[in-house]
Amino acid sequence: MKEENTQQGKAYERVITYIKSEILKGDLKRGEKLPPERELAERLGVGRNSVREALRTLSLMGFISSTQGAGNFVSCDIEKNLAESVQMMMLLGATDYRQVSELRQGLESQAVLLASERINPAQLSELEDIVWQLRDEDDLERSTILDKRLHYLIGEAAGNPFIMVILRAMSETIDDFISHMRGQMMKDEVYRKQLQDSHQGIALALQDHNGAEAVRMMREHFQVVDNAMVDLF
Amino acid sequence: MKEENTQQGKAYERVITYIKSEILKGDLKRGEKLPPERELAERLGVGRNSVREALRTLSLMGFISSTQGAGNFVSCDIEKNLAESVQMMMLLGATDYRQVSELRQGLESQAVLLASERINPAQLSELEDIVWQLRDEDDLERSTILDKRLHYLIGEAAGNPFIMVILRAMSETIDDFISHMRGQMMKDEVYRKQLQDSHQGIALALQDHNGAEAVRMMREHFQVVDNAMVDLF
DNA sequence: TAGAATAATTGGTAGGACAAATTAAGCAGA
DNA sequence: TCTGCTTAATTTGTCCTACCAATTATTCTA
Repeated sequence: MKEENTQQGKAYERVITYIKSEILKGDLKRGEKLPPERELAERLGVGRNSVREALRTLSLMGFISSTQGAGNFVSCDIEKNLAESVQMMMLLGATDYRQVSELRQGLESQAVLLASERINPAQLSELEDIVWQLRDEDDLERSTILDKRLHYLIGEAAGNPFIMVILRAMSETIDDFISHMRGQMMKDEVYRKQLQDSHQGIALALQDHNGAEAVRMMREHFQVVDNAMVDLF
Repeated sequence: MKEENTQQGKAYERVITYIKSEILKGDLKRGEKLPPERELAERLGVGRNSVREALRTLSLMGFISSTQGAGNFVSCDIEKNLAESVQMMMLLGATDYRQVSELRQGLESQAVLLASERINPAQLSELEDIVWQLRDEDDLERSTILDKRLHYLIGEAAGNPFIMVILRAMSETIDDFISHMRGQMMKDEVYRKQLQDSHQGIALALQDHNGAEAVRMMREHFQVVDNAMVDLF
């Protein structure tokens, strides 16, 4: 009989709390190896099963990575987890296109504002190049790649990985939808022109390091997309 | 010997994929009960251990909820998961105050912009009341509550749960830090005055449904906080 | 000494056994 | 027939043992 099994709460929750506190205290840093599952189980007075359930959770959330035969290691690959969350949130009907677009607008506006202060000549050069290519690119697939690269570049120039992570997570989720929508928009000369203009406007504003103007153009860019969304779907 | 054990990938990953696809296909909706663990194990040809590891992961990510004796049910409580992610991301040193502040600024600016179009009279009334109370409130704890309520109210008025979820997740994580910082700032008459002014500025802009001005005041608000951050810490 | 074979370590999986909580079924009394 | 309690069945929570699979450390051999 277990005399003190009912310490409090579920066993695997205790394990998760323990490991998280270890990381918090600094006893476990990124890349470091965790104790073997069997040792953790004995040390915490729980079964290996509970330890594994906890580790599996932490693993899928991106906090640790497991390699059979080697061990469990502290990592921080949070992006996949965020992408999963966003995806499921949309699939379960807890959100819709409008909400996603508004969130993206907030993040991308902030990104372009930060980028206007921090973008370097090399990035500016590439940005200009992309806008130039986008103007003459007729192939849908390649223009989609260029478009993604443009937004990605702005995120990079913003110098905030945190914002980037969320944007990428959202992007991964709705990429199929976005690319399909891009295809529809590119068929329409008016929309295409508007997209090109807003892209160029953003690039120019960044060249001038004019944050307010860059934000204004970014919001105009989203306005175009949102209008097309209502119009085409 | 297992003839077909090596179907592909880890067993628990197969289980996760299966359940997620069931939800995606619509065969499993919110609130519905999942098959018992033993049945799932038999149906998928894996051990109950693997099923449990998968369920535990989905549980902590907020996709399902488990009740001993009853069963596992589909849910969509994504907020806890986001909060965990944000928290661990900060703890693992993958981000810092500046990044968090910039993200918050982007989200809150977007929120206040949306709120300026959607806020209703009742919310405006409460907002005015909060700003009024904040001006005369000397007790740190109560002023902290009021401050949180103010930002929460703006998020509500914005009408975008998605943005709210992320803001709340961040708020939960850094609340201790924030409140401590607030305490320091409130001791300084200059900072206190600046906070009050920016709060009032936001409220006035929202009353006028002036989005641009609201965003401007929100950014000024963050400017004050960021300056204090550099100054006091 | 270098390379290969071997052993030890460690995560991955399966299955059994029992406890604890919930739910369903059955039963007694009015 | 209906109500309320007791009992049984169901289901998650936990631990254990055993074994496979992959990696790493060790030893042996040429």
